[in-house]
Amino acid sequence: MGRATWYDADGTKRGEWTEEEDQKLVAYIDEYGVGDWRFLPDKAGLRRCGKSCRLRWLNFLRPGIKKGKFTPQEEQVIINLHSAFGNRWALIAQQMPNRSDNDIKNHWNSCLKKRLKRNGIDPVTHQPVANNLTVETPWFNTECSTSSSATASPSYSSSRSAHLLNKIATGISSRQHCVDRIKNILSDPRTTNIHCHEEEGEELTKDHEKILASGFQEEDFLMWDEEELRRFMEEISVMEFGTTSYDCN
DNA sequence: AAGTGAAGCAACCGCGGCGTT
DNA sequence: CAACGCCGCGGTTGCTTCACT
Repeated sequence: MGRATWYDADGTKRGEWTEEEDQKLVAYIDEYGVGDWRFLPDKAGLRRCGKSCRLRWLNFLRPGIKKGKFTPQEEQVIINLHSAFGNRWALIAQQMPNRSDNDIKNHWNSCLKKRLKRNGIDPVTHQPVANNLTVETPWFNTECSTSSSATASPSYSSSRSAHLLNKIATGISSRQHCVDRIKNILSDPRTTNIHCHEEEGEELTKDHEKILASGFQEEDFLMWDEEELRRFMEEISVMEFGTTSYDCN
């Protein structure tokens, strides 16, 4: 895929990377590590700008980078993190070390955002859009967390996890603190299978496909059930929530 | 089989933050 | 403390592939 190749006025190559260029970049970084991107292209024998090399390395060539389809678990994590962080793709990518921020951003823009919209969720606020929201009732508090689940619609239920994270984030005083807590949550296999082995991931994907084949909608995977939400709450031990949306700035 | 629009993805562009001078 | 340059991030573009008519 990628873009057609062309050259800048100064002879810098643009567009799609060739295998030979990839090899040169990998060989150089293997030997010398990632250093000053400005001078790296020259030293590596590439007619590219440093920015382009950096992008290629981070999004495509670096070790451990995972390509291909996102699992339902990964999608759930992206949605939850997006509800807390917004479009801070680099921050979200920190919680998913085998995915690049570009990959996550692309998947969000091309797939998840549309799916949320179809489900009646505003992808910016992660709240139900006005004409799909029948009653704006508090769905959760620290004393009563189970009573409203029986009649919840899929979109309402889906938005609750987003709502939860937003409130959690509001209660957290600093950005680093926030990141650390979410890292802890995500590193717990009971909460998500994001760090599972490849085979397990494939197994989960198969399960996902089976469930879809039996009549569930893809959107159904965007929901956390009441038990998961309660566990999530217990783990992070946030006792007091503010009322405004999270903003790291 | 050909045409067309949607989806997916790699890469570029511009801006803001931050370190250095 | 202002000016400058580099890096990283987020938004956007452009190309390919796929699905549908």
